[in-house]
Amino acid sequence: MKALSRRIDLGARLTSKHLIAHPTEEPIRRKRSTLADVAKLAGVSAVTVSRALRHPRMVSSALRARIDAAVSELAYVPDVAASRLASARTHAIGVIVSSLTNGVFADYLRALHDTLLPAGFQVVVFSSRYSADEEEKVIATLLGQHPEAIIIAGIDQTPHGRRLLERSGVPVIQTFELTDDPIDINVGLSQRQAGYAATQYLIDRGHRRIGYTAARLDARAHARMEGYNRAMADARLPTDGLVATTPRPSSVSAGGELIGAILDRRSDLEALFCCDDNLALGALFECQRRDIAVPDQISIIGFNDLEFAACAHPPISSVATPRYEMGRLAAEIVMKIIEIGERPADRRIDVGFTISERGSTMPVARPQARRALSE
Amino acid sequence: MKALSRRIDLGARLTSKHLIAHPTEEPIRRKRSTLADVAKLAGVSAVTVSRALRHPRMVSSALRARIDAAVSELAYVPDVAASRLASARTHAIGVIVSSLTNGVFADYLRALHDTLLPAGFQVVVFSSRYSADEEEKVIATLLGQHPEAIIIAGIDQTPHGRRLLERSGVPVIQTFELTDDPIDINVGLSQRQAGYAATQYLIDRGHRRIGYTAARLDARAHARMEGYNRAMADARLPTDGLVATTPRPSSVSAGGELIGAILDRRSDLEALFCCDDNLALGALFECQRRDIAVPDQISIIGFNDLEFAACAHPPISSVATPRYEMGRLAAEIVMKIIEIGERPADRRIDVGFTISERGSTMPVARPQARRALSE
DNA sequence: GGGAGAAATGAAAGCGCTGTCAATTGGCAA
DNA sequence: TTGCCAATTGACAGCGCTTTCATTTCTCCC
Repeated sequence: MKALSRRIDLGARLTSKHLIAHPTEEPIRRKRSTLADVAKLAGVSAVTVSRALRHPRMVSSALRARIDAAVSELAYVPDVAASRLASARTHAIGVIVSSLTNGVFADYLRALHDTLLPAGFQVVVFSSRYSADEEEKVIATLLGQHPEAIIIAGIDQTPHGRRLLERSGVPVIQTFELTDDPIDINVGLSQRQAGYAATQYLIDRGHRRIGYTAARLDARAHARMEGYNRAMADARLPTDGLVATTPRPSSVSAGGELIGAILDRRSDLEALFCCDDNLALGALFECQRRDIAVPDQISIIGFNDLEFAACAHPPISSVATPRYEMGRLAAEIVMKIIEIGERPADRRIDVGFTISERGSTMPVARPQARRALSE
Repeated sequence: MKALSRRIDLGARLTSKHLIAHPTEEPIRRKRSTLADVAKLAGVSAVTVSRALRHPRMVSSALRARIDAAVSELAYVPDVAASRLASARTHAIGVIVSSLTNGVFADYLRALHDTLLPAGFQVVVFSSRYSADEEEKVIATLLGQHPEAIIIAGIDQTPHGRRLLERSGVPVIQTFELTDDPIDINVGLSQRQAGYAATQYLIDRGHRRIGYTAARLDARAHARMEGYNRAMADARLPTDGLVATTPRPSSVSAGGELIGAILDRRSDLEALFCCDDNLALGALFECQRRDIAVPDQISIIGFNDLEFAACAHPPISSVATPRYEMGRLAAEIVMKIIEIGERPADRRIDVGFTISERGSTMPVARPQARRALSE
């Protein structure tokens, strides 16, 4: 029997010797050049250099060329700190997400960049790493940078964090979720409603023993689970032994383990709603390993409709959330407020969701295939 | 025949009416409170407040308590711009990666955060979005923030970008790849060598008709392809029709399309080296769709050993790169230089790589199963 | 109890840049 | 040629904070 995974060392190995240090030889940390340096080199005053850089048309083209040359010669880069202090504008939009590396935030961040960068804003991204405490710290750090607006994922800030945001005096957009009591403006969707819809979707297709798996129980995962519970209760379906969760971060392997845990208790599982697509992919692989046909024996639906869902085999059904749209909308609202002082008519904007129906769930028309009971 | 993917609208829809604007009613953008405000409220001088915040032990505990109360009362957050300007220290480490959302950078960024945050540094992350031009801009933007060191993924900066970095006067660590001519310090691995090793691994297992797929032809993908070409040439194996690439970003679906393109030309394909694991996963799904057994008919090996590789079905062999280690090492080097002025003995550190051998490739011992020729 | 030294606090300067307003130059109509 | 306006350019102050140095207050021991 061959090992599942065998590691073969090939490259050089990492050893502590790499860190043997020797006294620095060249502390030539030459001073960064400043506006004054450029001005001296170009033979003009500092103000003129500043203007040549900020408002080129206020400076004669001859001077501008001389200044550009000096800037290039000295590899001059303006100091944002000084600039911000003097001008009271930062052109920075603060963005806080739960994770920099979760695929869910990819489209959202891309939308923010796509919309804000061309308009001359800088996007300052921080990650709360799914921790309320860390989020609070990150909010403070971000405010220290005087962003002109803040776009934050989620609605579950700590009281202190919320207070900081309220007092910041800049527009705050809460995204991803929907709340009745936004700090300022709220652009999102009802995670609870989406969880309900996904579960109802499975119920509508004739399933009764519907499981739920979730990892990293953040507020959004909880809301989806509430939706699941409510849908099951509304349909008078029991959920005993059908739910498996873990506080660990979501991953494909966790998805396999979670469905495994349910199957070990409930071999009669008919359908599974996974709190996110990674879990769904893991569940699909686990079914393949156990020779359980998807969707004939078990239907699987994921959440977020990440890229891979559509091209898995079978393709995975998923609740699609308009993340790019949400990001674009948040960015546009922010720019409108900053630049023309116009605020949206509603403080609360529901971007909705859809269900992408694919091969991992049975279509409603098809007669129910029941999975043979294996002991 | 049922549609591969059917979308079902469920939530509220996004319409332009959301953006109907009305004049802002409350331009109460109240001034942010400053050190002076806190000082006045606490009945002390501004210097004392600054000290209470930066060096608490220099201030009597009674005063400290009063000041903390005032800080809290006013939701005061220090202005980093002013702080940086006055102190000439930013405690910021600039990090530039090719993509914020590619899983490859996840462990790396996590390592940087894990190592630098506890030491009191702020990690400022920028994405070059796989564009040399954008990287150049981002370098300038970053330098404007006066980071105390820069950690940048890749070695292929533009001449101007390189010049900016060289002139910045701060330590620069280039990561991921290895170069003979680092800007300052280089921590990485030979992508070319890794590509060679992966190909050689397949050759060693008796394969001859070995394909290669790659997406988004950045420098690292090129280096891996060079390794593939060299390994094939060394073994005197032809590569005609066995290579498929696309300039699009890497994705699971692209992985399926690329192996599909090869299979359409070369139905006798025996093994495939994918430039990254997403492509490998897509290739695996495409094989499943075409009823091609992995690894019995085609062996697949990926690159980077992302989380899902180990739990796919079959688990996907992959070239494992020590991304967390690389990030940690880069962060430690940076801190050593900044805090005690110690530089590593070598300017160039090879972190190596390994091959994680799994079920998607045939073990060397096993007799070769040849794929039946289907026209 | 007095004085030395330590601890706690404050005053003033200035980081690098930009906004405001003043000064200079050039062009052109009268 | 003169005067006036527009186009350029410069001087100066100050953004909010920290550093340095000076001053005040407190401790402690002879």
